[in-house]
Amino acid sequence: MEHSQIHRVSVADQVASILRQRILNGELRPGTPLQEVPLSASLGVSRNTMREATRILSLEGLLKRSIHRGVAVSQLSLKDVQEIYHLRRMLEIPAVLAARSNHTDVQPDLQNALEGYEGAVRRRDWARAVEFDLQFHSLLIRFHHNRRLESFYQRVIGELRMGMVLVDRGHDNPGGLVPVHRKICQLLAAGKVKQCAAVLAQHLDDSEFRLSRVMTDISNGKRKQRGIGHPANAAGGDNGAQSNKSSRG
Amino acid sequence: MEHSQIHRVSVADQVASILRQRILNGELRPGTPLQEVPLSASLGVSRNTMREATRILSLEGLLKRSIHRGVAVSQLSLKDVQEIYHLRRMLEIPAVLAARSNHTDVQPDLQNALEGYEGAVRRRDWARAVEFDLQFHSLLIRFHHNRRLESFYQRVIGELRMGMVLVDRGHDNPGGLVPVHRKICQLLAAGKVKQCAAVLAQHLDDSEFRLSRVMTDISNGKRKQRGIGHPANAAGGDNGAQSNKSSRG
DNA sequence: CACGGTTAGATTGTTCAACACTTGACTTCT
DNA sequence: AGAAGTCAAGTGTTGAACAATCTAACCGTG
Repeated sequence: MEHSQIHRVSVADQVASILRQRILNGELRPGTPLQEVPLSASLGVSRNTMREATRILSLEGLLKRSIHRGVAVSQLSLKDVQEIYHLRRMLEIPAVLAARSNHTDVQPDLQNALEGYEGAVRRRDWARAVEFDLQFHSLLIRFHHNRRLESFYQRVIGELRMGMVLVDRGHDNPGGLVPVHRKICQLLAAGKVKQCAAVLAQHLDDSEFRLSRVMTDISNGKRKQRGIGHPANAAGGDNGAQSNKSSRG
Repeated sequence: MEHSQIHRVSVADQVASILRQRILNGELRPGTPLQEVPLSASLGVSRNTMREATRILSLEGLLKRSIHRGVAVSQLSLKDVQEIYHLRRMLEIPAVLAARSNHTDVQPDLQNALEGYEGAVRRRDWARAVEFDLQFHSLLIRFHHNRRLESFYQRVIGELRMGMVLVDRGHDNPGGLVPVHRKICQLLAAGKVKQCAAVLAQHLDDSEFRLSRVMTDISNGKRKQRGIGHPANAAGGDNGAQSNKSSRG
C-alpha cells in the first residue's frame, strides 16, 4: 500500500508487526498454535521469513516457542498478572513523582490518549478503550526519560494487553475509570505529583484487583457474558490441549 | 540421570550464545562488522541459522542491524552509559530497600559473587572482576522478586559489560571497590537497608563517573573507529517495525 | 480391558542453492 | 574536479529438500 513510503523494513519485521497486531487485537487468542506452513503461505512469505518473525515475537514475550512443537500465542497466568502489576507500580509511580522536575511535553500526548479513551468508552468500543488506557499509562513512563525503560515497558504492556483481550471489559464498569484518568492528568498538569501518585497507586490496585477477579472467574468456569465474534459453539469438540483454562469453552 | 539434559536447544540459540560470549568477553569488540557468509561458515551453520542468531542478539541490544548493510557489534555512547546508570539507580536502590521485607536466600549468591570478585582482583584478572562485579549487582535485583525485571536487567547489564570490555579497568583502582561491595553485603545481612542504599547510591555515582571519564578520554584521545557506516547512536537494537511507539521520537 | 511398543504421518529444525535488491566503491565522461 | 554510470559484494528472501522429533493411530500381549 505504501509505495511512496520507504520500505526500509525487512519483510520479517513486517510480518512480525502483522502478527503482533493480530495478537494485540485479540484476533489471535492466547493458546492459539501457529503453524509455519499455512501461516507463511497465507501471508505470502517463505517459511524462513516466518521463522524470523516468530523469533522476534517470542523474544517479545507474545509467542511461546517449544522446541519441535511449534509456537503458540502466550497465555498469561495470574502470577504473570501480579508480576506485571508489580512492575507497573514500581515504574509508573516514580514516573509521575519525577514529572515535576523532568518537565517535558508529554502532556499533550497524555491529553490525546485521554480523549481517545473517553471517545472509545462513549462508543462502547472496549477494545480500543483498553488500547488507549494502556497507551495513557505507557506515556507516563516517558517522564523517566529513558529509552530502554520505555521500550521494556512497551513490551510489558503488550503482554498485559494480550491478556486483557480475552476479558470482555464491557461489564467491568469501564466508564468509571475515565474520571480517574482525567484526575491523574489534571493533577499532573497542576504539578501536584504526590497527590497524583496516590491516585495512580489506588487506580493500579483497583485495576489489578478487577482483572485478577475476572481471570479467576474465567478459570473457575464462570461463563463470559458476551463473546467476540463467534457464536456459542461451546458444546463438544475439544479444541486442543488447554481444555480447562480456555475462556470460551 | 537423564542422558541429555538440555539437548533441547536449537542451533540458532547455541550460535547466539557463542556470539554473546565472544562479545561479552571482548573477543568481538564494539563496532566489529559481522558478515553472514564467513561467520556462518566458520561456525559450520547455514546462513539462515546465523540470521536467526543475529536476530536474537540484535533484539538483546548486543548487535545493531542496519538494513542491507549488515550487523555489527553495538557501540555504547556516553548517553547510553548515562541511561544505563540511571536505570541502575532506579532499580538497584529500591531493590535493597525492599530487601528486608522480601526475605530471600540471595545472600549466599551475593557472598559467592563477592568472593569471586575479590579473588579475581587478587589475581589481577580484570575481565573476570568486571564479570563478578556486575553479577553482584544483578543479584540485587532479585530482591524485587520479578522475573521480567531480572531478565530485563540482565540484558541491560550485558550491554554495559560489552561497553566495559574496551576499557581496561586495571588502571582504574579496581581494588578500591572491593570494600564497598563487602560493605553492601554486610549492611544487607544486618538488615540496615537504608544505610545500604546510601552506600550503593554513592558507589553507583562513583562508578558512572569513572566509566564516563575513561570513555571521554578514549574518544578524545584514540580515534579508533571501525565498523559499518553508522558510527553514531549505537545501542539501538533492532531497526524493525516495533509496532506501537518507536522509542526514539 | 489395560498396557507398552511399533509404525506412519505431520510438523518443526536446518541446510543449500539460487535470485532480487541495495550499497558503496570504482570507472568514465564532460 | 564533479556528476553520472557501472559493477562486484553483501544482504534480503525464496523455495525445495532432508533430518529430527513429536503425535496419534495401530497392534499384539498379558
